[in-house]
Amino acid sequence: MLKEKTGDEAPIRAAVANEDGIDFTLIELFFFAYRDFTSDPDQMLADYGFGRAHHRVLHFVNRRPGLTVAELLDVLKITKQSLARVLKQLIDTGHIVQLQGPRDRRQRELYPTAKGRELSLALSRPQSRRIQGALMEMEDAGRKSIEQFLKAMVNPELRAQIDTDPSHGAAED
Amino acid sequence: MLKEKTGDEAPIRAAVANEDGIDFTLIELFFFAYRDFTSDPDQMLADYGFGRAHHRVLHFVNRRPGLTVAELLDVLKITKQSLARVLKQLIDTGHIVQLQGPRDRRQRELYPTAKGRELSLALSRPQSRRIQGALMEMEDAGRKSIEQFLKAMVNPELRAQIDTDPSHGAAED
DNA sequence: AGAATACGTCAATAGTGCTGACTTAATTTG
DNA sequence: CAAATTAAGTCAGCACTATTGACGTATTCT
Repeated sequence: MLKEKTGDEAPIRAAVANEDGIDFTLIELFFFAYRDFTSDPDQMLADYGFGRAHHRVLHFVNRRPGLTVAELLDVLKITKQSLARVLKQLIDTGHIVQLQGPRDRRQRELYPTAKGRELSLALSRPQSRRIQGALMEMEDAGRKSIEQFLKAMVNPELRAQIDTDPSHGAAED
Repeated sequence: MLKEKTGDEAPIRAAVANEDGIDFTLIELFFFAYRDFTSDPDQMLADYGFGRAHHRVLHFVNRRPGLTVAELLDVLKITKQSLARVLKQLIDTGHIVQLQGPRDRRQRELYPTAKGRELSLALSRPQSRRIQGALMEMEDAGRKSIEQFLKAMVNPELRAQIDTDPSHGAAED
């Protein structure tokens, strides 16, 4: 036995199918759908020297103006250090401004500028167009079903936090 | 004027809403849904020292055994160099084997081993469970609507290639 | 024979994310 | 009030995925 790799290295020639009780079709479609969903803004962002992370920060700051840094970290589920570079760039380029928290002066409330608002809208426009187009191609179901499905895909603990409505307490008081 | 940053830096205090003609709600939900959708396999992959890219390669090799390297690159829409490390690791760990193409000996047909098949199934199991759960939470629509929606989210040029059915010509001839 | 193709590989770079450690300022607690 | 905690910022180092460009080798096509 010359360096046999012990394990069974025989090639399996049969394709896995949905028969294994696993919905490979939807798993695969979800991958393709999300990739193409993000491709339009990704291309635009490249012109600014930004990446997808900038889009996400910009999105949530526009959705919930007055968010604190800690709240933003909690929504994105990333670390302070990961956010730092991206947020700094968005502030330096005048897309986002920080205001000292009125109640707690340690906090920094994040707000979009007009420039930041515009970019956020521009990035979201092709995504929304894609969604509208996809909704129209469905036969039986409507927008509400998709909203229900996507929300149900999110971890249960987080569903309250992301509630469909834009008034989250961060902006209004 | 002491270092005024010229631009209008006034904070915008109003949240963007879906009224701007943009469906921010679904855009946001799609982000959260995909993040959580990938979180389960991501955690498992960490035990192997693998990342999400390994999962994707493993998935398509299991879905379309006999795929050539070029075909895989075309499906994933990444570069040869990006694939190289990931594929090499999967081969070195005995999850995937390469067979010389029967017609064109320059080609390398990719097949999963039993080990690779098992890992692929294990990674997909929690994802499929999540999807099944989400489908059940919908009121009016069914699985077919979601498949239609997701497929419609994909760039039109690519829809043929990813056709729902697992027999893609790569495996069968 | 020469061009084109399929694959592999080397090197450098970018973007996003992580951990750990440490500082500053402000608030809370005892 | 002093001490502990909290919010935010920062420095350093590392991992993963992906990029571009260049080059080598084997094979097939013209």
